[in-house]
Amino acid sequence: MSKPTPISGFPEWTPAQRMIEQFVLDRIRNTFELYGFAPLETRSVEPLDQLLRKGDTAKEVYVLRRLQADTDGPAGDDSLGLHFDLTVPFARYVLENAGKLQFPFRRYQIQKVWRGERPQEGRYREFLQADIDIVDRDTLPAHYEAEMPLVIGDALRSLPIPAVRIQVNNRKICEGFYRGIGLTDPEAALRAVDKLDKIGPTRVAELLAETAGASEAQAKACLALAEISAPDASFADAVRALGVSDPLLDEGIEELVRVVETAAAHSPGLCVADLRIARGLDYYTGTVYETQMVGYERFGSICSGGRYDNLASSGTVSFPGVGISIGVTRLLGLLFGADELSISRSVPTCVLVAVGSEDERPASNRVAEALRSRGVPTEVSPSAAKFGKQIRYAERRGIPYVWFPGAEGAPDEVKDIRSGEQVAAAAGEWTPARDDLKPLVS
RNA sequence: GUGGCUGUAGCUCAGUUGGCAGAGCACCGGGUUGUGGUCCCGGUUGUCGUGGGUUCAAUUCCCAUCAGUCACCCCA
Repeated sequence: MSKPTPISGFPEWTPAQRMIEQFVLDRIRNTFELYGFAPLETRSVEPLDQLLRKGDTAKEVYVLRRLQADTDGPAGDDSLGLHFDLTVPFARYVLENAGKLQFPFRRYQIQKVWRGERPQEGRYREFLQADIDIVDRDTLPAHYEAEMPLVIGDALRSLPIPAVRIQVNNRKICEGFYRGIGLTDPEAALRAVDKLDKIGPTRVAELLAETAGASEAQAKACLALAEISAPDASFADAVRALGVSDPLLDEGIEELVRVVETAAAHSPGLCVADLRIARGLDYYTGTVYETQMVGYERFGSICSGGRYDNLASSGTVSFPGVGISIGVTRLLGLLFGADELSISRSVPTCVLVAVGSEDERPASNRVAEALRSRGVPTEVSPSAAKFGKQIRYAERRGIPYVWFPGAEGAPDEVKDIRSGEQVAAAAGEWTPARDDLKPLVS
């Protein structure tokens, strides 16, 4: 039997890393619930035609197939694929359950998703997303577009990670502007402009000419728009100064002003209007978000989303929504790689109860039981080795306390192995320092 | 999916113009008749990513494959 090897793009963390991940998920979930989002989990698979309904994500989708499936039999319409985000399944769920839901409906969803892309650092084929969305029936008030960044700002600020900056744009601004200057292929123009950071204005101008059929003057105007960035409503003046007029453009400006001003009022410095942000997914129709960590811009976006008006609709009813999603696995992978996240111990254990001899193990077990009953994570030493070795067992794992049951009626003692301080203690009363009860993530 | 770079001990890396596989750290044992961390002494790390090929002989050369990473594509 040969040694098992990793599978490309399917990361597996160490227990210490998993504890960090669970810590992060707890904090995110807590923030989502603080804002009143209800929990939801959807199945891992969707009918293939649902998944492929939007965009050319086809090549990324993993298809589900039974090993013994009859390859000649009917497969077509009912074949299943693993979902590649949480928005499309959510839209499907809303349509399917509209009758049982109250609108506006706010939900969060933290689940694995799968994409068949070539992996590299911070990019995986199986990864966790933490997603919030709000959908309403027929119309969705614009103020929800301003609420999204506030939730995310609180969630990410509750984590021991670098500060974040949410970059916001509005598709209506781009599309209205492009229409206003006479460009016919706004999608192509968006894709070109999105590369501004990576390839610079000269190449973007060339790309605009090649792929979007832009004239020199049109390309110049697109670049001028894309270069606008401001932490407040002043971006609107800069856009108007470009002298393009279009009703959709005005609508977009109005909506983006509202997002930026709301963010500035509640959370100064969190959001910036950045008119180069485009987002790949084509179902976004209004506000779009991307999120960078300050000082770690090279990591790219760790959280993104936007408003979609047409994702969930059947017949005459439609459910416009807005959502945003934290790339938890990406975030962790990048920060692990940069050695920017650590935890104080590799196990949950707070106290190791020493065992004097195997005859005395029952006494140690009773101590552990008493501590656990009061919420102190406790394990009993694996063997009655020399105390030095038992202490080392704890030290290797970062367990802060070792408990020595008193022999022959003597009081028990507990030792903080970091300071070496050892004091008499009773298992029914002693409590560890607050910070020591659980592993500390930093 | 396309192309480039990389793969030797748990970790960081040497090395072999093809001839029995190394260092530091970590780990284990002892010095220390049971309270660790310092120090001293000793020990083990290993299908040299995997599978083929060439060769008397391959960790070394060749091919394939897997994994990691970078760029493209796309995106969390």
